Amino acid sequence: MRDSDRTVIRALALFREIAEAEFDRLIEGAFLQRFPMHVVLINEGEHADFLHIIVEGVVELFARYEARETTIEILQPVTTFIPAAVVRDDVYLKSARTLAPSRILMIPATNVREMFGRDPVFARAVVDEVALRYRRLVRALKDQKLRTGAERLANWILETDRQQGSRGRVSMPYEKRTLSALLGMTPENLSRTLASLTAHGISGNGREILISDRDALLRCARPDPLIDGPE
Amino acid sequence: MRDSDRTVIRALALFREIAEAEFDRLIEGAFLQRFPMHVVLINEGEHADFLHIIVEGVVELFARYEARETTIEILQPVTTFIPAAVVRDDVYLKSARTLAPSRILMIPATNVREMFGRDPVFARAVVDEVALRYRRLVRALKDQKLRTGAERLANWILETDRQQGSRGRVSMPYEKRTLSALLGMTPENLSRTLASLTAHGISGNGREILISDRDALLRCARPDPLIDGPE
DNA sequence: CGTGGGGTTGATACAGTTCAAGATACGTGG
DNA sequence: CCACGTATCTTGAACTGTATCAACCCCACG
Repeated sequence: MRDSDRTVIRALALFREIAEAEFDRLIEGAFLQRFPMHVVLINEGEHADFLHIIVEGVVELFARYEARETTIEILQPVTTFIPAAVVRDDVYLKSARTLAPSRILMIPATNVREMFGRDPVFARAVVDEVALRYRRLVRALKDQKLRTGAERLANWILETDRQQGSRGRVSMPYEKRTLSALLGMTPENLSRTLASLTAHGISGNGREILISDRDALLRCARPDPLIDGPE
Repeated sequence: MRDSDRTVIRALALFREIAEAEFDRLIEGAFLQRFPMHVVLINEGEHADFLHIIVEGVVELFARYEARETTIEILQPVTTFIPAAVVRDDVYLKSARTLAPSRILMIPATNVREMFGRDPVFARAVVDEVALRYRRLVRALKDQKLRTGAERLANWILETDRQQGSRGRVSMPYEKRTLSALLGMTPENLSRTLASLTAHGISGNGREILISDRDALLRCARPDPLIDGPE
C-alpha cells in the first residue's frame, strides 16, 4: 500500500483515533486492489468476509428482486461498505459494483470484529459509523416515501451542488440511468422530469446541470434538514 | 420498576450480557412510564435525550414532510428506539407515537453513551443492535423500491403470520390506515388491494385475515430472504 | 338514537411505467 | 482521425398503478 493511501485511510473517522499499532494490526492481511469500471465487488446473499473501503473511484450499492433492480446508495471516497453485514457476521443484503475505475481496500471481517472487542476507541468509531449509515438510510426512505419524483430530483440537484461546492453547476458523476435508479424512477421518467425542471430554474446539457434560478428550484424542491441534511 | 419488567428488559440482547452492577448503573435515572393510546413520545427534530424501550404496547415510528406523513416502522415489545440518534448525540429523524396503551422505559442518553465507553460488552451489544436496525431498514427500502403495493401487502401478510406462529390466521395489531402508511399506500388503495387478494388465497373480515390457500398467496408474494428475512 | 371516525366503494385525475422509435454521444477499430 | 457500431438518452403514445375526491356504510360510543 502506498504511503499516501495509508494517510487517507488513516484519516477516516473510523480509524482516525486509534493507536498506530492497532491500525497496523487491523490492516494486516488487508489488500488494496484496483478494479475497472462496472465490476461487481459484492453479490447480495454472500457472506460478509471483508469490510471494503473505497479509496478512489465510485461504487454503487444496489439490490435485485426478480427481474427488477434498484440503487440503494452511491459511494465516493473515502467510505466503508458494508459495515452492518461485517459487524453482524452475516450475509450482505446489497450488491456492490464499480461505476468508475476504482481502488478498493479490503480488510478481513475477522480483523474488524476482533479489533472491535479489543479497542474501545475503535468500537466507538464503528458504532458512530453504523449509526451514521442508519440515519442516511432513514433519510433515503423518507425521501422515497414522502416525495414525488420531481421533488426528489430537485433536491438531489441542490444537495449535489452543495457537495460540489455550491457553484451552481452540477456535474453528474455517473450515468443518468444510474441516477434514475437512485431516485426510484425509470430513465424515461428522469429524462422528462429533468426537462420539466427547465421551467423551474435549471438548464442542462449532457451531464452538466446549471442552476440558473436557485430560488425557483428551491420552491420546487422545498428541502428539509431532516431529509436532505448534510450528514 | 417492577421486578418482572426488570427481567424482560434485562433479557434484551442489548443488556443480556452485561454485569449486574453495570446494568444497575445504566438504569439509574431511568423511568418507566405508562402512556395511553395515540400519544406522541418523540418529535422529529428534537434532540435525542433518551433511549426509549417499549416494554408493553405498540409504538409507531413515523415522519412528516409538508402535509404528508408516512410510517417507517412499527415496534412491539421488547425493542429500543431510537438507538442511532442516541449514539450520535443528535436530533431524532423520526417521530414516535403509541398505537396502544403502552409502558415505555426511558434511559437518559448520557447514561448510554457513558456506559458505552466503559463496558466493551455493552459496546458490542449496541453495535449489534444498530447494525440490526440498519439491515431492517435496508430491507424496508428494497421492499418499497422493488415491489408493487400488492406484493408488499402479500408479503406483509405472510411475514406477520410467521411472527404470529404460522397459524394461517393473521390479526392486525393496528388500524388499517396505519398499515397502509407502513406499506406506502393510501387507505383506499389498501382496501382495494386487500379485496383483490381475495382471489389469491386470503379471506378476511375486519382485522382478521385468513390464509386459505398459502400456495396461491406465495405465488403472489414471491418472498425473498434478502427482503423479508426473519431478522 | 344521533354522531363521528374508520372503512369501503365508485368516478376521475394524475403520476409513472412500458413499448417503440429516433437522436445523440461514445468507444473501438480500421 | 475518421467511420462505424453500440449504448445511452430523448421523445412520443398507450397503458397501468396509484392518488384524489366524494359518497356511503358500518360500528362504537356517548
